[in-house]
Amino acid sequence: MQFSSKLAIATHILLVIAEFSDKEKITSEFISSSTNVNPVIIRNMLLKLQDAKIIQTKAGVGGSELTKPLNKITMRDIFYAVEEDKDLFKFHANPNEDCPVGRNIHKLLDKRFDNAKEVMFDELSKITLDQLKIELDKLIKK
Amino acid sequence: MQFSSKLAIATHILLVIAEFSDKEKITSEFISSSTNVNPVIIRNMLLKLQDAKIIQTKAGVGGSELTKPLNKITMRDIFYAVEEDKDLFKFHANPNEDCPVGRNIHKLLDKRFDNAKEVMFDELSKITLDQLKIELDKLIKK
DNA sequence: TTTAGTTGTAATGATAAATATTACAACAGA
DNA sequence: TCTGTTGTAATATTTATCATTACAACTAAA
Repeated sequence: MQFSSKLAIATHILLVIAEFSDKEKITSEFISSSTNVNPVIIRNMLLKLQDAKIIQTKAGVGGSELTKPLNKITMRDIFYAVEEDKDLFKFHANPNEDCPVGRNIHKLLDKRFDNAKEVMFDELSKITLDQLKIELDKLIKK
Repeated sequence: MQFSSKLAIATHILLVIAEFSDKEKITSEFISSSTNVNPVIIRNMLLKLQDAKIIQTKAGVGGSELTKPLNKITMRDIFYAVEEDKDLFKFHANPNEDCPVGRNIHKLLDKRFDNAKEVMFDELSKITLDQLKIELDKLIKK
């Protein structure tokens, strides 16, 4: 009853790239050791982040870099890069069409669920990688 | 990567009670046939709705009724009655504490995830059973 | 006080989703 | 050509969700 860890992992990945890609080659192995997530999972996420044009990865030689300025990447972008755009809440599969409630439950709830989802993603869209990196750098310096 | 169907089912249950409890005895079997969800699952949800003082159920003889006026029951209340209060987004389990990013990823994201969750539940708190029943009755009359 | 129908509850099973693992071909540069 | 890496498939493991079976406890009515 909650979202997967993909958003947290993808954000972690991008912060590692933002923080270290000028000094080191950021391989899936490197990211795997920072996140403790299997390197194949990381590679699949790197592919999705590439599809979303958030990073580019050098095949063969290896290493990933950001393709956009940090303030142009929001957590909403990251979410949609790595997760599918499903509805926020699931429904029971076969409500009884012969019952007035069963027949109308989707009509009643669909738009309201969508709305709840929308305000949540609006919040996520206000968070940029930029803000996260500034806060991270403060935490590191202490 | 989404919420379970518990909220939709629980809302369905309460609407069935609101709509029919004056005319018929609302048993778990009755609700099961309207939702097409297993009666034991329904009974467990009825228990949680009882704990939350949203309904009362007659043991032995059977039948459930609402204990509050419809405009005092929000979808936020229903959610918390039947779902656990987990975080909205999961995290990867063991980020590397020796990496500056791994060490700080929770500090960076926890409050932001909580905030996104909060605005979503604020939206759910604006939806009352009352509103749903009025809309449902309109749909039924057509 | 027995009967019938229902709830409360445990235990187990089935299904689906998330994550991990193994394996290897394709690639790029040294 | 060698080395390290990515891209990708296939499979396995783990976890969560939902369904099912079973039955004791309860309540009212016969």
